Amino acid sequence: MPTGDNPETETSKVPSDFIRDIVAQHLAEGKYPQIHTRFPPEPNGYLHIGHAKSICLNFGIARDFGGICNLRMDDTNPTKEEVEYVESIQKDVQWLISDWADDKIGLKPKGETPEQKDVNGKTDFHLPAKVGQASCLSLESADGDRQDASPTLEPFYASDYFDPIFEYALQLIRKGKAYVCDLSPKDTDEYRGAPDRPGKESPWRNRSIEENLDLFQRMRAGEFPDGTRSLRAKIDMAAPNVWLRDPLLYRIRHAEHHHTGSKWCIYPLYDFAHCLSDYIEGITHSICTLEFEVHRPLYDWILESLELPRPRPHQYEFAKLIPSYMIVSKRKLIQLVNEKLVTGWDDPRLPTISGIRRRGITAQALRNFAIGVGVTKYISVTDIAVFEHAIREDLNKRALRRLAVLRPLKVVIINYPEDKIEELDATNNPEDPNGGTRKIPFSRELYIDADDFMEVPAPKYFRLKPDGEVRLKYAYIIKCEEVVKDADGNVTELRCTADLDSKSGGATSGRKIKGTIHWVSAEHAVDAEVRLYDRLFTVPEPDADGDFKKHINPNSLQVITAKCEPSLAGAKPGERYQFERLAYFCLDQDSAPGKLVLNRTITLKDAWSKEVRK
RNA sequence: UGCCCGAUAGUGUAACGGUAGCACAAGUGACUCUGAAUCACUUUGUCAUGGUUCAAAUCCAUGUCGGGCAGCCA
Repeated sequence: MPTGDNPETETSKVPSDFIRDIVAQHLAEGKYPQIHTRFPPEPNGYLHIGHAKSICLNFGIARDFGGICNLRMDDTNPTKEEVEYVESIQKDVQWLISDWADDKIGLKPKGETPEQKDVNGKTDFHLPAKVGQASCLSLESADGDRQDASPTLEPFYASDYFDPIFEYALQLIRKGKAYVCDLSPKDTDEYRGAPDRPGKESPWRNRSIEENLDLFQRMRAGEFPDGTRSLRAKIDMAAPNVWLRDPLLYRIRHAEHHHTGSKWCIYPLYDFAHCLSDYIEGITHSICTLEFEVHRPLYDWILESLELPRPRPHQYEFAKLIPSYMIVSKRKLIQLVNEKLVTGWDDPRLPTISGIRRRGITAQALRNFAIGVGVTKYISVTDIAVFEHAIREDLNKRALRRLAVLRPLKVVIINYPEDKIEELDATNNPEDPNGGTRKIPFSRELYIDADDFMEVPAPKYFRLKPDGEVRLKYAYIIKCEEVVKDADGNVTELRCTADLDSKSGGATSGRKIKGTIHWVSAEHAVDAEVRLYDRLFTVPEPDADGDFKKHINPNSLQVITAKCEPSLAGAKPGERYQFERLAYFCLDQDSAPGKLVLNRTITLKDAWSKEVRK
């Protein structure tokens, strides 16, 4: 049994923030019987670390307050959205919340759409969530042993509400609060004015209700080409908030939609669709990022104007996560992928959730980070060191220790018999008392890492040096007797003697030796392709000057062949490894039988390199 | 010259009128068969100016600085 598989590395402190304070107060006041949040990504790209914060916030609130968090595709723009993204989003959300807020996810029966009913004499649309399991979202039966607990559930889709939303638009028209406008996109822009200059009313603003109704129906029927007409809210062209200057509610788009097919040729805009989607699902707290703050009056205006019979949702905004040395903008991420600056959406250098997963970072580490950064309205850059700390903290507890040599330097133990092989005991994980041990072979010819020998040692260097002693982890203390070089003066081999009584547990094994290094038996070592990943960008704010591509780290990936202890031949996809004194690694999906491919997740902290820099 | 939002150590975040705390980072030392981990210690902070108050990071006013908003994107 592999141990250290599921250490509890979840941060235990209870998060508190201004949004949770509001939720707690609402609960105390009895304002809502149950808290209901939602996570509403647009399927136009892969989820990234910023979304992880939002997921942790929305699902975390559901978790802390006994609520539900709906997963919803905010898919109102058919020209940008794709099924590939829908699927990746489901997979990433499932992975992130699994074993944490697994049972808080609000889903719906497959194919179900809102039911129309009468509430207090008013037409109403409602689609209540069914509490599912994150595993319901699993698209692959890959794991074999995991059966789809409930294959009949799926995420919510804003596009499932196109009928009710259309109906609500009709209601707005009937109330004289919306009109069909014939202005071109360009004219609409001009009429809107500017933040410091009032707009001008559209000449089509005062059409009769009948005419508006007729025109809107004909828009839906496909009588008009894209961009020729739109449905607009009738609010106030002189409003200081530009989003209240008769914002568009519907545009004509003769386009195939990934979820609704060719049923529609008009599509509601975000502002109209989002508040109504929240209402239809019975959301209580609609949490979004700061840039939507100026949209909140419109969110409220639409729901108020409709005089809806059930309690209305309210919007709250927080500052999104911006980690240093990363790019978190869907537009720019898509650029990196399309221009092949990275290998794909799941490139381990990318801050996408799928990239993070492939890198070997666990969901728990990501969560600890995303929760730990806190929730405020202050826009800030989070030091990547905080993320790296969360990764190391988690991996330190769960990773199996292994010996592997990244840049091999041959060592021959000249006083050790040629044909002798010893099996030495090695601890799997000193952090895990039940981690157990394994055997590693020792023989006359070994590899050590080139970094662990210096012919002319730097001050305070206490690894191997000519005539110096060093301890081989789990094995003997050796002394460097001879340095062998090639014609160019490169060190090719070290000839050493071992203190044969100093084997771990042996008579002289207690001798004070400052340095301990890792090694592998040359004859028994297995080769592995090792991908050494580093930060994708060389500067803390890659896009500060608007030219992030200029700051791509040319050394963000180095591929080498490492010599690994033989037990690594049996490396498993879910396991995490620490190559002692080096870094954390995980098996990459490119591995095949007989071909090991390992990703470096993150290096160990390295006080020596810091010393060298001084 | 418009509206909205924000400002607490280097970074992020608490303190909800009553001792400015935590994490990361940085530094020093201890320990170490991982220069890791762990442990101990240390440095550094309320944007400014007024006001209210016995008492202000917190309330008020003014200012300064930073951010967002003028897609038929979300």
